[in-house]
Amino acid sequence: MSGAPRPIPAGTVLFRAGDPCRGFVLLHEGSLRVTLTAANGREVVLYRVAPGEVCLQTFSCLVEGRDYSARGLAETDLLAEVIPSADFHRAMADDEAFRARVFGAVAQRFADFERLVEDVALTGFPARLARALLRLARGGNSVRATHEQLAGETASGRAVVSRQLARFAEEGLVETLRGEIRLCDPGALARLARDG
Amino acid sequence: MSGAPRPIPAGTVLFRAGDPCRGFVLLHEGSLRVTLTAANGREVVLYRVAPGEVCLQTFSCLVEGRDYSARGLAETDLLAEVIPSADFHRAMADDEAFRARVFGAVAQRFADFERLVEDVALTGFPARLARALLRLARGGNSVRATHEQLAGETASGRAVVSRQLARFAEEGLVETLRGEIRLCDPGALARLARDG
DNA sequence: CGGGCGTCGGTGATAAAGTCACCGAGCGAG
DNA sequence: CTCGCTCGGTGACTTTATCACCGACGCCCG
Repeated sequence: MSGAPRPIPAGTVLFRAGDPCRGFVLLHEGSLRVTLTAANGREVVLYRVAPGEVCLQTFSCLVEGRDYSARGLAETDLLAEVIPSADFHRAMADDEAFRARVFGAVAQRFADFERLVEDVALTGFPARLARALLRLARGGNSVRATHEQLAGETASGRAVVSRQLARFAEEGLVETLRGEIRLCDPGALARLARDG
Repeated sequence: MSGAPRPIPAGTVLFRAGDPCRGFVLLHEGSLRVTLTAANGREVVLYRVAPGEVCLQTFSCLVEGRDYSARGLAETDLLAEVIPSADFHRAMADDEAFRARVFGAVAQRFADFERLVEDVALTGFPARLARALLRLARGGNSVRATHEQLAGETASGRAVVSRQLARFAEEGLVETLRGEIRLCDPGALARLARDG
């Protein structure tokens, strides 16, 4: 398409709220976390961009000429390609496959947002936390994350997470270590995640 | 593009969660409200589709072949055009103006979702309610809505809205009538909406 | 006009969630 | 080992949400 993919080390902030937008980001490898930060410092994870996806934070910027409204952080080392605005528009016009890819990303983001809203607005905290654990475990039975990070995932406070995890541990659903949560009974967690 | 715009009376449910998707909706006139409903019956307003915009709930469906995940209700009488999937894809390929319009709608939805998440996850209830009132007043100084509806807008409960409105009334910010709220001090409300 | 009835809103009681502050435990660096 | 930092546990409190109930209003109809 254009521009060579370039490596970006984990921990890099690709963009922050208020930044002007430089180009369209297509991710080849790694995980990009997009978050929203409140005035008081609280932070929620909006979604993650996976390999093969395009970052749509960028999309809104390019289309409307707006600045970024959220923060993008490289969760792992990345391999990403930055496509200039003109090239992006041309590819959208000419390249069927590229269009399909962007559409897919848009649909995925919508689904993510809907999930997030449903979680935050309609779901009790225990189920929300169970969902976050299952999501972050990605099929495995262990999550490497601090309570602080889980608070970001659940749009809640660190103390709230600590207490709920303690309750889960009492019931034998999880085991908590420093910086890691082991899922002892993923089935029960999944049931809790579904049934509220 | 295709298909004639057709009138739809207020109150019509255009789609509900789980429905298969029939086509791509382009709105000419009126206001379409898209909501998410919980198992327990609680409902939040995700966003509204305005004239000239496309309904992106439809978008995700067509692109990914998924069913609807939310509910679409005609808030007023509508004039809408339904574009078959094939026509939609062709227009996206060929028609620059159509593409620009769809992109605009996507960007708008993203902004709406971000606002919603920010409201629900990062903002205290009084500010959230103030924002909802200002948004629904659309520059005017009166909102025609029941407390129930405002609960949907703020992703909260009816009783919570009642109490907060009573407090606003005490402070002289609003005056409450049956089915209507008068904004007596929009400036103060705006300040509250901004500063949390 | 005067009931009957459905929606709307006020309110008390209680539970859940979030906030704040503090402290001790674990871990790594020097 | 000790310093210093992050991590997590916990008590006390505030805010928000939920549940249940009831009176007020509007409307239709006899």
